[in-house]
Amino acid sequence: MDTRTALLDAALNRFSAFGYDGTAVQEICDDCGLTKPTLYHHFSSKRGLLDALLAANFRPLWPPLQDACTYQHDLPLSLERVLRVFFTYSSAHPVFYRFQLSLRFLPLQSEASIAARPYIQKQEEFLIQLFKAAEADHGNMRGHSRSHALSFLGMLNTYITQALDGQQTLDDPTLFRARQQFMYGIFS
Amino acid sequence: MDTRTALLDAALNRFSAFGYDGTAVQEICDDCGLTKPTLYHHFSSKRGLLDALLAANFRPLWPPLQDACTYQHDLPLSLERVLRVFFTYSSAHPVFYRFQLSLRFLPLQSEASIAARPYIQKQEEFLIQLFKAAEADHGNMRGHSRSHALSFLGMLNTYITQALDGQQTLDDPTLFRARQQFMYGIFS
DNA sequence: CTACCAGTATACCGAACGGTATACTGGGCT
DNA sequence: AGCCCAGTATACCGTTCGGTATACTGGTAG
Repeated sequence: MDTRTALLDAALNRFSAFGYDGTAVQEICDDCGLTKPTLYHHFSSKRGLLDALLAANFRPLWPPLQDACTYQHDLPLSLERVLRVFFTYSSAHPVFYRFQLSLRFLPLQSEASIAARPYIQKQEEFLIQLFKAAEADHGNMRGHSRSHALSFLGMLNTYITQALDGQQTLDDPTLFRARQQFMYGIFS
Repeated sequence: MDTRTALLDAALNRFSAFGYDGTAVQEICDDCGLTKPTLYHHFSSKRGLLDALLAANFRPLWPPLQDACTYQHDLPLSLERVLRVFFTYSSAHPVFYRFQLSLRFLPLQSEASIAARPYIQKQEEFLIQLFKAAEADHGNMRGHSRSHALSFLGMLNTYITQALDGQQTLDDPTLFRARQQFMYGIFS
């Protein structure tokens, strides 16, 4: 594994376990057997390291998420596909997903929150776009696309959080139960 | 306002805006026009300040929550009462509620997460106790009391988060919609 | 008046922080 | 061989961190 990847990997583990502010760059370097100037050779700053970490780990999420959020006049199908994307992604990258979840609820003015905001908003906007497109076929949803998108994301993350804690499996029955629960809440 | 209260108040605002690790005790003192030895006279340490903050702000939540979680063979009524407790509490203490929400998703080994764990777990245990008691009347829920409690808390916090961001009002229609959505998810 | 004590301030501590100036090293190019 | 340059290390910077030894103050009890 090359140096840059080793640093990103160590940073992810440290940030995930102790938080961004709770981690010293020295500790990340120690984990790799490297020194600080090496880290600062590859990344411009601690913030730059976080930026690179977020960009690298979110990248594989975007294509399948964009695909799943393309509305094809079948909202239940779209929600199933979105759930599958998130279930698959969080299972493949559990450590990063937990870190990303923590960033969602960070104080708004903290450095890590500011760095993560574009990535969090991008997720939300894909979902909002889906619900907005679905308004054409479901008139009663009009004007609530943002609210529905955030509720769906919230419910989805509730399931994933429990799965990350080992109290839930992200299999197909769970997926359909989650979708059904959400659809009931909307159409009733 | 006495010194101790002023420090707790300033700490809440700082912690809520910048996070526990992102806040220096010096800044809290500056906000009050006091100096560090004064803070350390009232609180044994930065961690002790956080402990006192959590104890003081959570205190008014416990009695009504305990009351609402006392099962009386009417689960929908209990859920309504729990929702009302959380809606009322989060509306009355919006800054603290947002801070408390951030603590929920903090890295598990961070100091603030460890300090907050008992209070987070206490909330969960009240809910678990309610769902466990309800199992007697709803056999199909048996063995899922913990999962249902965490899902309910997650959904509830999704609504409150949106309300704290000004995108949702925590009125009675919202409350009944939230309850209905959750009940559908359980009994179907 | 005096003795005391909770509460506050001045001045300071060692440690750790993010970040850097500089020198070294080893593989590829001419 | 001689050169170059990306990548790494040694040693260090100024700043800020959480925390404290000590002294002062103003009100209260004897």
